Amino acid sequence: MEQYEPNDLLIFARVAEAGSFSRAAERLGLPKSTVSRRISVLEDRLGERLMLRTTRRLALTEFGNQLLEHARQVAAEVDAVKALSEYRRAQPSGRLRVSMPSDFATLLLTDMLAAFVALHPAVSLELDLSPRRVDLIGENFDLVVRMGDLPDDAMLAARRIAVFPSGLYAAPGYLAEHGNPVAPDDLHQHDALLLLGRNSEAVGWTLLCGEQRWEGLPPARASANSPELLISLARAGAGIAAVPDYFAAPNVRRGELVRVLPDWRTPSHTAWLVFPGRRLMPAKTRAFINMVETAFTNVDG
Amino acid sequence: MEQYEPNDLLIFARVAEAGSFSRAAERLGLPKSTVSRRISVLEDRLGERLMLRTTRRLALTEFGNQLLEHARQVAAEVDAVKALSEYRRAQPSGRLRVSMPSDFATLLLTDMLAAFVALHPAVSLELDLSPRRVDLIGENFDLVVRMGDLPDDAMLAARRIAVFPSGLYAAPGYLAEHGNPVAPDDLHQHDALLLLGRNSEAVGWTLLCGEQRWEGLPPARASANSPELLISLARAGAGIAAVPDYFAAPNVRRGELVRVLPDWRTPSHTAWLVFPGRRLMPAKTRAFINMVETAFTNVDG
DNA sequence: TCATATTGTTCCATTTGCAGAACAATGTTA
DNA sequence: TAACATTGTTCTGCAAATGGAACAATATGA
Repeated sequence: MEQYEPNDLLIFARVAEAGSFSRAAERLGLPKSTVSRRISVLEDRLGERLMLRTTRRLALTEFGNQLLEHARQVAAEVDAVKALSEYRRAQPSGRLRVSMPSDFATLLLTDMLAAFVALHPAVSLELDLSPRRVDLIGENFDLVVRMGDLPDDAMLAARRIAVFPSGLYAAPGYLAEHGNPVAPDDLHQHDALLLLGRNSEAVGWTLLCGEQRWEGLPPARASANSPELLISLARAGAGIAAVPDYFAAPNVRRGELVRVLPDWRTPSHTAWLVFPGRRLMPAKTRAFINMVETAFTNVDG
Repeated sequence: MEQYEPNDLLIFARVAEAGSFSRAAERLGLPKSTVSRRISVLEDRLGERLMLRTTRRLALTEFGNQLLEHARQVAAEVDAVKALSEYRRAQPSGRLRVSMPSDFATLLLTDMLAAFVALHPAVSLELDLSPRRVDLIGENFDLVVRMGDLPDDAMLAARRIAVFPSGLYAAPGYLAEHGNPVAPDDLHQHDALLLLGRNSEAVGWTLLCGEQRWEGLPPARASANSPELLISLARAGAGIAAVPDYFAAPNVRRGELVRVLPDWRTPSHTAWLVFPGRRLMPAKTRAFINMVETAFTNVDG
């Protein structure tokens, strides 16, 4: 430790306050022998006596009085920290920064988010719905929802919150220009919008239809690392994308996307809730995770 | 220790300030392993993480930021204590409360006291010259000059500063009324002013004249526990007192006292410098003691 | 005045916490 | 891209701090 241990300053403050080693020891939950020794050590380090102790009375030295001013402040800060910690333990509080795809928020979590805000008035929720892939630690996010791949970062933990059935989608304009595939092999003549995997490598397509299985890597017109971006690209007519049905649905309804090879489906996409470590989680984070999970177990078991 | 160790708050503050465990460890003079462990312990005690640490970057949690406010304050107090202590070590300073017989101050120490005040401008000297026997600890005295007996108190330490030859003295008026003794045995017909010893028991007289020795306990007209009081009583004509020649001298010069049995002397009186403990002495006290001792070695080596 | 209760200090077996090195993770540079 | 440098964490023998009991000192009360 440095030279003057604040621990001993705390003990000194408590002793001065209690006016007795024994009472201070009792309040501190320490044996009086330790209190006595710590004060002695402190005095040795400071090079001067702090209190003159008869077995009956305790008198502060002039220097002791000077020091007490500082020691009191240390004790006050310790009390403040204790209060702060207990408050935090009791109820979720503070800023909670969450990033998720905007589709995810609007389509799936609006009710849950509203309920969360209502239930935890001490939490101020900050939602980031930008499509970019945020830096969880660097930008101080508590939680991030990721689709598709989960980052293999030792500092991060993740929890699977939902699995979405997926299929191929494209814009009507694109299909009008390039033709509408009728069998998987037709895809080789099409522009594919591919999802980038963990190592920024394009992942090929796997198509399933009952027991049938087709695999291939069509020419990539563009690639991105999140399904949401693929949907945007497909809507703009850039090609065919394999994305979750649930997220394509609103676009289909608006006529901006149509299903390609409707008999075939692509492997399901997984949504992950990513957060930094799992060693000690703030109450606010724990509360949010729980609420997200119950929201999904209620929806699709 | 209590629950939240201020030591760990200090370490936390240093880490946050340095922005790195290694640098903080270096500044604290601790191995980085200790810094790492202490932060972990603190987080466990608080039940929440304070900082998210990549090997390259360090990001404070929202809670960490809240806590930092308090931790900084602790660190500031520690710095203040360090500065205070170093200032104290360097030069004597603060109040120095000293009690001594007024005769002692005026007859023997005026020059020395003036020199002390001049040499140590940061010390404010408070002299108590009251004849009463002060309570060293209870009244917050740093030093007390005592004549005759030294208190046998385990909490106190004492140093012998001077030995004063003594004899019998009385007021001319008293001798005119009761007669002037010519031999020691005549004293049994006189009123004696006796010095009270350690246990408030009157101490008998011992007279010396060359090789001759006389002992006796004349009837006590009054008794006191300090030679100064005996002088006052003798001057008032209350009887004969055995007191230091040096302190009787001014009264003799003024004709208020005369030597009784001038061939005989009484055992020397000793002056003691009493102070609380000797374990850790304030610089101001040490400086005063040194100056008193040199003053006396220069006078009567 | 003597017994009692309470205080601060000292002692020593036990345990805690430390220091240093090895390790794992992650940027950096050639 | 591969060797390197630097960071935070983990491990382990060992030293230092702890805490309960015995002790010494001192008010208090009968």
